[in-house]
Amino acid sequence: MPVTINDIAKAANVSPSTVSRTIANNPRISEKTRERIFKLMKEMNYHPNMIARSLANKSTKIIGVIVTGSAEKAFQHPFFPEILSGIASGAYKSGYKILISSVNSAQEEKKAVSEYAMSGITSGIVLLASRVRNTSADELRQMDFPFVVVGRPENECDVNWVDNDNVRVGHDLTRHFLENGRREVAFLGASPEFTVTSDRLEGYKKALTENDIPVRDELIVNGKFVDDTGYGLMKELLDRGIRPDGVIACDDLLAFGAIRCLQEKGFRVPEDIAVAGVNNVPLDEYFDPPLTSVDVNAFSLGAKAFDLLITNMTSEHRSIDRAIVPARLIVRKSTV
Amino acid sequence: MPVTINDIAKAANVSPSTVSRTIANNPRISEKTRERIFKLMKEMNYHPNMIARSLANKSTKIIGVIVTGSAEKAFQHPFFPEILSGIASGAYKSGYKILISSVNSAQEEKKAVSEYAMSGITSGIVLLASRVRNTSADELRQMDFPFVVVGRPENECDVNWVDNDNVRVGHDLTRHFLENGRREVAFLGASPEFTVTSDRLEGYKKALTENDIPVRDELIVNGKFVDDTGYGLMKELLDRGIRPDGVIACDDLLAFGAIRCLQEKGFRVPEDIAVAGVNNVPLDEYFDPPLTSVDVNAFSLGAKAFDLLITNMTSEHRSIDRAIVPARLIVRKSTV
DNA sequence: ATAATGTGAGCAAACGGTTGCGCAGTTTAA
DNA sequence: TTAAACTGCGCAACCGTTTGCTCACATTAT
Repeated sequence: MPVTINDIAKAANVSPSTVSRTIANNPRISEKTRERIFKLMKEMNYHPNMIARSLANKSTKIIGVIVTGSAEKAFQHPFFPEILSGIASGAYKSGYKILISSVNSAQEEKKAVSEYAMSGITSGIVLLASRVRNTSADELRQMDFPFVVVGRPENECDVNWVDNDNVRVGHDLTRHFLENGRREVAFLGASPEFTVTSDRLEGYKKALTENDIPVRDELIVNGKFVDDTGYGLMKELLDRGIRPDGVIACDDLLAFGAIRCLQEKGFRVPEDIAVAGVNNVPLDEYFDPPLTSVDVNAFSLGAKAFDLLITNMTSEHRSIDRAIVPARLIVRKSTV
Repeated sequence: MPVTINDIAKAANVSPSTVSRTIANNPRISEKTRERIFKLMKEMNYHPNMIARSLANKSTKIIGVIVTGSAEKAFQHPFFPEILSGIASGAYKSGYKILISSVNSAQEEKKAVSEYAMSGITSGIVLLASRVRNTSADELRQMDFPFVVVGRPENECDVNWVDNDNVRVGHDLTRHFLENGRREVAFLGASPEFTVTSDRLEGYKKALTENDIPVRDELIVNGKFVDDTGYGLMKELLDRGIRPDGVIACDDLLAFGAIRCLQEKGFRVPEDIAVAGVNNVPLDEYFDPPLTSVDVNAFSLGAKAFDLLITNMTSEHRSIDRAIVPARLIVRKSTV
C-alpha cells in the first residue's frame, strides 16, 4: 500500500536505482534529477522501507537490550530504567532503535540472544545484569556478534564490558563505616550469582583487612534484589543474636527493608546501627533517615555501553574494550 | 554467513519452497521429508531470517512503544517502567518484541510514529502518556495503522485507548479528604496538557460540589511531573498566604516535594495538612509519613494496552475498543 | 579527427524468505 | 478402464532496496 521506490521512479521517469542512489546521496546523480526526485518524495509522502533496506544491507539500525529478571519485575528497579535511558540516549543520537526483551532464566536469555543475533533483527546486543558465568556471552563471542555486557562477567578478558569498580564501591563504603568508628559491619549482599555482589564483598573484606579488623563470616548474608528480603535478611541476622553496629546493603531497596526491620526492633539508625545502600535511588533523600548510598551513575553505564557497542559494530576488527564508570559515595544521615 | 533456507534445501535435496513449507507446518509435506528437514535444521543450526520473512510477509512481530518525555527522564518515573513491563509481559507471551523510543516533543513524537509505522518495522504501536490533543494519533488513524494509546485522549471516540477512570480517581481521593473532615483541599496537578490532570481535576471538583463545598480556584495549581516542582508548587501556594488543610497531588513525586516543603515550614503532616499522591510508587510506604496514594495498576494498563493492540492488529476490521483499568485508593498515615 | 576520459543513468542480480500455480504419480470413484 | 481427485513437491514471481557492471553521450586530450 505505501509508496515505494518504484512508484517514485515511475513518477520521475527514472529507474529505481536512480532513486535509491539519490537517497544515498550518491554523487553520480545530477543536481536536477536529485531535486526532482526529492520533491516527488515529499509530495508522494515516501518513506523508505526499513525491512527491505535491512535485507539488502544485511544489517539493521536496531540494537537489542536484554534484561535479566522477570518481565514483571525487572524494569521496576530504578536502576534498570536509568541504564536503559543511557542506552536510549546514545541510540537516539546515532539513529538506532532499541529492541528490549526481559528474560528470567539463563535459558530464556540464551533463546533471546540467539533470536536477536541470528535472526538478523539486531546488529548489536547489550546484556544487562550479567551473571558471573554468562553462557550467552560465550555464544555471542563465538559467533563473532557485536555485544557488550553491563556488569563485569567472570570471563572478562574475552568480552566488552562496562561496569563500576565494584571492589572499590565495597571498599569505599566499608572505609566510610570504619572512619566513623564502626567495627562490626554486616554485609547484606544480593544473589552471589551476580558479579556486583562478589566484587563489593571483596572490597568490603579488603577494607576490613587493611584496618586489621577480622572478617567474620557470620556478618555476611546473601539474598535477592527485592526489598522484602532486606527485611528478611536483617531479621535473620538479629534472630541469630548478631548485633552489628553497621550494615552495608548491596542495594538501597535491601537497605530500606533492613532499616524497617531495625526500627521495628527498637534500634535507632544511625545511632545504634548505621546503614548504607547502593544505587542512590531518587528517594534515598526522602527516607527517614536519608540513606547513605553510592551513586553508580547508571545513566553513564548505559551510555558507555552503547558507545562501546557502536565502536565494536563499526570497527573492522573485533577489539576487546571496556569502560569503568566512576561511582560516588553519597553520605547522608543514615551513617553519621 | 549464517545458514539459510537454501542451504537446508540443498542439503536435503529439496527445493527452498519445501523447506519453507516445512517450517510453516504446511500439511502438504510428508512426514518423512518433514523429519529429515527438521533434523537438518538442528544440525546445521538454522535460524530463520526475520528480516527476509518480514519483507515477504509484509509484517513483523515487533510492536513499537513510544514514550513521551525526554530520553533522559522518561523511564525514570516508576510509572513508565511498570507500564512497560505490562506491555512486555503480553508481548512475550505472543512472541512479539518491543521497540521503544522516547521523545520529548510532539514533533519528535510524530517523527517517531511515522518512522515506526511507515517503515514497516513495527506492526502496531502503543503511545504512552498521551497528550490531550494527539496529532500522532490522528495521523495513525488516518493511515489505518493499528495502535492504542495509554491515557484517554481528547478525541477518544476515534481511537483505542486504555486508562483508569481518572475522574473517579480524583473523586475518590477528594471524598477521602472530606470524610476525614478536611474542607480546604488544594489540588496540585501536572501539566494540563495531559488528560490525567484534567480528568482528576474534574473528579475533584465533582466531589467538592457533591458535598456543597465551593470550588476555589486559588487552591488549584499546575506543574510538571518532577519532584522539585512539588516543592515549588507547594511553596508558591504557601507564599500566596494560602493555608489548605489537605493537598491532593497528581503524582507521588509531587506529593513528596510538597511534604518536604510543608515540613520545612513547620507544618505537621497529616495533623495540620493531609497530603495524598497518585501512582503508589514502591517507596510510598517508607516515606515519613507513609503516603496515601492511588494504585493505578500500571502493569494492567500496559497489559491491557497490548491486548487491545493485538486484537486490533489481527482483526479484519478496525474496531474501536477501550479498557478501563480499576484504580484503588490506598490509605496511609499521610492523610489520617 | 580519433582516442581517452568523465558523466549520468539503467539492467539485472542479489538479500532470504513466501506462495500461487502446475505437474507428475498414486489412489479412488464411476 | 478411464476420468477425477488427491498427494507431495518444484518453478518462478514477488516483497522493496542496493549495487556492480554496462552503456550512451558529452567532454577533453592528442
